[in-house]
Amino acid sequence: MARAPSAEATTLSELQLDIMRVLWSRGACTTTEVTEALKAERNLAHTTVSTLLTRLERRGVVAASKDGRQLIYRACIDEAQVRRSMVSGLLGSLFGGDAQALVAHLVREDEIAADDLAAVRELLARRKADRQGPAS
Amino acid sequence: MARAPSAEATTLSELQLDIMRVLWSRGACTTTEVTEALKAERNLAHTTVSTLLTRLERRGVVAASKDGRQLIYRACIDEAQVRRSMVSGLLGSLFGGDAQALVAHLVREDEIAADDLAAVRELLARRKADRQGPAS
DNA sequence: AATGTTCCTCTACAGATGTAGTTCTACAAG
DNA sequence: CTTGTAGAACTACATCTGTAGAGGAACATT
Repeated sequence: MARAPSAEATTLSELQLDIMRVLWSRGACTTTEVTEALKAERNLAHTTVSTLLTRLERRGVVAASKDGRQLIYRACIDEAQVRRSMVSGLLGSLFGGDAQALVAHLVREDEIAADDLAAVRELLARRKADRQGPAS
Repeated sequence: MARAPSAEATTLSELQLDIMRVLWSRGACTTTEVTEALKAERNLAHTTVSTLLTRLERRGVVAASKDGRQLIYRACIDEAQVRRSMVSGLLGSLFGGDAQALVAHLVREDEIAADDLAAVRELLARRKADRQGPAS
């Protein structure tokens, strides 16, 4: 029965993320399905994927259930949660938790144009409005 | 003589960052100085710090030079470089390289207030102006 | 000179990760 | 019933990381 359900700091490696992305987009998969889905990017042995899934299960990141003698895996945490913990981890490590500094970094490093910040503001404002009152 | 000087993807763990921060703020240090500096946060054995520094040297992240029989370590990459690679790593992994999505995430997760984005824009604009023409 | 102190170097070990082979079992096909 | 096959479970191994003890060399102190 694995361990902690989720909540705590969940940091995933690139490969682990690739696997989670398959589960997130397909809902619940067998090892074979995950292996197939990753075939293009990563040509991993079936057993490799199996090992990875088992380890993720031990950590409580995914849950397994038996369907006959096959294991069906499903994600226990969603992408948003992973983003939350990983982004706030980076924020704490590299920017002392100062999100403004991170945004400033993005602009300074040309990851994003200063003008786009306005776009983001509008985007967020609109989405918020939608949620609060999808009036007219 | 270590390996690659820098440039490539440099991802550092929390502990490695703590060590680098000491080097960044003090310039060049002996193992003992680093150990001392970290005493408060992490009470590590002198040998532990030594091992870490040796490994960082092997990776080309820091360089060592002898002063008598003591080793003086100094950083080979600056904090900005580490931020660059680690932020862009996260950006690629979790947001498909879309920095706007990351900023949107920050706002949505209350890491930063939407209004602060304007502040960042101004900040950046001012800094840019300073650099281009510190006129009056 | 003898001894203690300091600091580098080597070795060690547990846990995580990437990667995969081997074994065993149960189901399907002949 | 025999045999192939698929998939789970276990084992294996290299590398990285966190952590540190043991050994050895050089310098200071008596």
